[in-house]
Amino acid sequence: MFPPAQPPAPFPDSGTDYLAKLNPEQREAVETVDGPLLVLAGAGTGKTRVLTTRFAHILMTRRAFPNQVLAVTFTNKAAKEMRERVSAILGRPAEGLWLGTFHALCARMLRRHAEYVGLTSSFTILDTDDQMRLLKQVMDAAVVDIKRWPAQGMMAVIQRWKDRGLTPARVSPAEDSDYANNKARSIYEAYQSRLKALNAADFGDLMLHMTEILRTQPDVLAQYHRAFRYILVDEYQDTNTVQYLWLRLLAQGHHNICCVGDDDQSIYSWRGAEVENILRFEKDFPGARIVRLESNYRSTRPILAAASHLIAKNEGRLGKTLRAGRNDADGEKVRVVSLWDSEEEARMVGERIEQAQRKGVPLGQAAILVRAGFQTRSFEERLITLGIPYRVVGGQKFYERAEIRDAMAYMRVLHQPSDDLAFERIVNTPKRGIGDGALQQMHVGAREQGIPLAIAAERLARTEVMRAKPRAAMRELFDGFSRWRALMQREGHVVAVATMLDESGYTEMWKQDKSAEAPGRLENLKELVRAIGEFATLEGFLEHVALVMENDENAEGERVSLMTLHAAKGLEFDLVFLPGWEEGLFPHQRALDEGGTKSLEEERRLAYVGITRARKMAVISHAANRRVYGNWSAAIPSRFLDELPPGEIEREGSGAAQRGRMVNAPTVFSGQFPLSSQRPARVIEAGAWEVKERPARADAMRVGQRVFHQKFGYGRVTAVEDDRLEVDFEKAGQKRVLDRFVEKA
DNA sequence: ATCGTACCAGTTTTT
DNA sequence: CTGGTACGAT
Repeated sequence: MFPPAQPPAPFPDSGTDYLAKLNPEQREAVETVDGPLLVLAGAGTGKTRVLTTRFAHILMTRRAFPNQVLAVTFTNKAAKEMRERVSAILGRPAEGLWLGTFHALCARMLRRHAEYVGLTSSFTILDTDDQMRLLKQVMDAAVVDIKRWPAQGMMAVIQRWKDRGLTPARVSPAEDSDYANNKARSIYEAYQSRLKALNAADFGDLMLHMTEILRTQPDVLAQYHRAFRYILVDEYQDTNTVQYLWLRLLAQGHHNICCVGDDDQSIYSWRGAEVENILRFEKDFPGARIVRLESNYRSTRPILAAASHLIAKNEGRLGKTLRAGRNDADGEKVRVVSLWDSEEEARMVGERIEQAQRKGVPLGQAAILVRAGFQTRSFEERLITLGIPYRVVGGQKFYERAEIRDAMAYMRVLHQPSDDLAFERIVNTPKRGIGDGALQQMHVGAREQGIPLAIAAERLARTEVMRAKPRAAMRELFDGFSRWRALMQREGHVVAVATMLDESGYTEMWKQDKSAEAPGRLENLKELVRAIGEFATLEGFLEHVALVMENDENAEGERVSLMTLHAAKGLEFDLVFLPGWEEGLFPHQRALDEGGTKSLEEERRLAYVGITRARKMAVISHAANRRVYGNWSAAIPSRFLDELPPGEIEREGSGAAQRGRMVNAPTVFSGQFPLSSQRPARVIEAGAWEVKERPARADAMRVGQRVFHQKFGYGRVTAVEDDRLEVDFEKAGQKRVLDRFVEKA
């Protein structure tokens, strides 16, 4: 499995012209091959290019075989991109690499050494859903007041421990936080032993177990020291403590570790990332060199100035200055637009997108980046009325959808009948009349005999103990499974899965379902079956899905992108809209309440990430009134607006927003915001704005009218109430929509 | 076993 | 205003 330690084989082409494309600092980062190196790469400074070129350089100069380099990323997307780019430089497919996400690499290692942590090499990787159900069971058994101490909070505690590399044994009694009356540690312990009994690992375990093995098994560690001569790490600012420990252990061998990252783009502390890891790099790795990449090739000068000025307000950073690296770096000032309410904000953005479109900007080059998911809705509605195609990036992931998880559970049982959690998920899906009673019997049987749930169920189904109705249902299910397993032998896994989903009644369940989502779900299931075909075995597919499974929302066609700021990291667009810069929303109230300066600084980094996504134009906006949970509430402009360099931005205030200032003068605007006009104050009755002007529709909708809706397609009106319609859509089912979003068909 | 109602909470997300 | 969950009624 591991390569011999002989000199690497020669490469057909060992020219170094790939170096010529780099600027001096990038070149330094690539050529400083030996010893620890931290590459501080500002936004848009060619981080990925450096990382991939460095990888190729190591191979081209015959310092190592391809499989002697460990390259780690956070996302599968980044891993895939790196693989492709390394292949491009090498001029041939890069195979046999240790290149992947932290979790995928750990899973691969852990399959070899699973016995050290009480698992077998065929352990299953649980999704969040399974984790929660398991934890709830454990907490039930421990008699925890689940109302006072919700399982979700307990899960967060456990995950934080895992993020920090703490096995139950390593959690000190003092650490046994006051969650669940100091039962937290024992619950954690019980949860871990349940996982072990199920031969399962959750995502955190992949890192935790592997790190624990490297810590305690010197021979295993030595094995990897022999294997990896060079280590490359992407997005180092996002690493958590276990990931750091894991890297440090592996780097003890050759000390050739190169971490690339940007402390100013650290936005994931809430999921365990420790900015300190990157800030501490020189101490952690003695003799480390630091190279700064500061030439930005992405954005215009005003955009860079705005971003730099803002981020300079943060304490505790290593410090970089972005320079415009392009020749054509001059550009328009960053706009800051003040608006009356969130609807006007959506209208403004829509108009400017239309304008840009007329000027020839492709829609794929425009993006709306929001702080929180719910903000996308008003923009979606606006874009629909304008007929502008868009896509929402992120949101619910393909593999998180119920139908995909269900289908996956069927496959897991097919593959491994001992997968109790999967079995429990599907035993009564679709409804088979197996309720708590029957399930309880199975659990008891399984525990008493020490056998998997499915086996216990099968035995029970042959006895009189179980009632006739569930018994018949169970028999049918097990007959099915043995049939499908035989089918898998004969016809392959794709046919077997497709047949299983049909014969089990699962697809039928969704066909019967009249809800709006049902057709889409059936579509997703087809997509899933198609995806299985890309793998040689069901086992291979299951492993892939557990770790990967990107949502294949193939972005065909030019569309405006709508997403959260977090989801936008790493992307770039000509035209970027940054709406909702209001206190409480951005920075978010929760960040202000909970984390103090630290989390405020993280919000500021988020703002920095947002601005630096723009290549040519950034439009920041805030509204004086915003609808929150159905209620209108006043909002004051974000403090971040005051942290932008006045000379590099152009403020635009709409008349409506100025009225807003009058209405809410005492509280809403804190004076520093020069929205005021010289005109005399005009007092408008508070609440007046609630009466939305809306051109009366002469062609009012009637019940029975056939209509067309951009998003939901064709349907028939079933009820009319003012401007609200209830429509029975052919594909999407019953929906309530506003009349202006539909047209007569 | 399943359905309906009453309550509650409600950033950011990858693997 | 939503969606999800918990619990009680049928």
